[in-house]
Amino acid sequence: MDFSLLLEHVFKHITLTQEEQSYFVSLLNVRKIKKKQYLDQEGDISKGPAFVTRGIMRSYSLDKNGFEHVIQFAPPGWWIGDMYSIVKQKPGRLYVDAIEDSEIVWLWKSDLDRLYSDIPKFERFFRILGENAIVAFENRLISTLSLPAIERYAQFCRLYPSLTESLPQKQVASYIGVTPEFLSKMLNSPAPK
Amino acid sequence: MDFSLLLEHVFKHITLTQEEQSYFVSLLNVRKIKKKQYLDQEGDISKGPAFVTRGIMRSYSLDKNGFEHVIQFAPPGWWIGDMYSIVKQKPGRLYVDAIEDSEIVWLWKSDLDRLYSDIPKFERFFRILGENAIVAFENRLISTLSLPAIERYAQFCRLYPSLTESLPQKQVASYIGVTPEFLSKMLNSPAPK
DNA sequence: CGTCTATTTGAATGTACTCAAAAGCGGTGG
DNA sequence: CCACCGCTTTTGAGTACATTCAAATAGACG
Repeated sequence: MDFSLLLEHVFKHITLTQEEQSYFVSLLNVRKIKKKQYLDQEGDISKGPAFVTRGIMRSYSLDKNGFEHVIQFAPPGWWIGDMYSIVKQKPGRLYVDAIEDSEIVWLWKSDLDRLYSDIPKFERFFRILGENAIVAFENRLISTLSLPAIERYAQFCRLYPSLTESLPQKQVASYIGVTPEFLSKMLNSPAPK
Repeated sequence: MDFSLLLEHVFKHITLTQEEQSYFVSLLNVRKIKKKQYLDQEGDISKGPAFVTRGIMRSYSLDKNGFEHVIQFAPPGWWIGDMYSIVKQKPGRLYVDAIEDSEIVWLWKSDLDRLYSDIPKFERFFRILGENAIVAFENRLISTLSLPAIERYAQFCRLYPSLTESLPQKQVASYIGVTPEFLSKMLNSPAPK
């Protein structure tokens, strides 16, 4: 098991003794998820938060017409999950699946709670993660409410250049909130690159 | 100064000794804000997070066409601010103003950081607040991406019945992401009450 | 009252969607 | 290695939801 990406990420915000680090690592679980396989489905109670170490994961909701709406993409180094379900330990509204063969490191919610009590520094760590997530959501909401589709697309490309390359357009369309047909037309008609 | 609403709110998530409570209270600042007055404007560096004790506050962004897009309403008992600016201490993108004469309790970002170090329980408190904020943003994003305007309105009414009553329709329209004219038509034409 | 802002209403317009069908692309098995 | 199958992308025509602009009406506040 190679937890170096996650540990590196943790050390950016807090420092741990060797002992604390071992304890933290002992709570980690690893799982490989093949393309198109689910980590969570709607109605599941999420086991806990997941940190992507390989591949690309994604969370999305399904509307009553059967359309997918991407809430988040998670390349390596990012966390993913249905926050509602994780926090409240109730059935969630999101699907979480792998866009490419992926590998995640995850913790049980109960272990996470234990971790908070045993090593309060992790309260800080996840407090900071939460702050960053809120900032990201705030930005996305601003874009969604105030920019036309083509600028939302431009912003997506600026923000996630690597994803823009590696994702099917269909997924990007779902993220920025348009149909795949419309995104295709946008990209091909006005300024044909 | 009456901090009871805020303290009550804090005690829902953590317990404090008398001494800790006094220290916390010593960091608090109070400010009255009259209707239409600003707490923060775009480009300001936010002093720190604000907790509403009276009135209704709101945060919004301004797009290049001069239209407002409400990010959040904050009646008493809610926190408000430009999270990006608070966390990074850089110029923000949001305006924060009072919809009605209001009163807030706020902390300097620097005092908040001190508080985290001096009383780590506050790491937990704000970690939990952050979790809840993320859940709220996740829900709003799902609605924005997957529901038609009329259902976003219905959901708003369900979620904030008290606000639906007390806010000008214009504000609600801005929150759900439609023009005031369109909201008016929606409400008057199909099912006339 | 009078002014300023919010709401309503209408007509014209535009952005994005639906449905349908063709073309492209990638992976898989023979 | 090629052929086929399924999925993604493209393209087009018709449509719908929501906006813009304009003007009239109604409310709120001093």
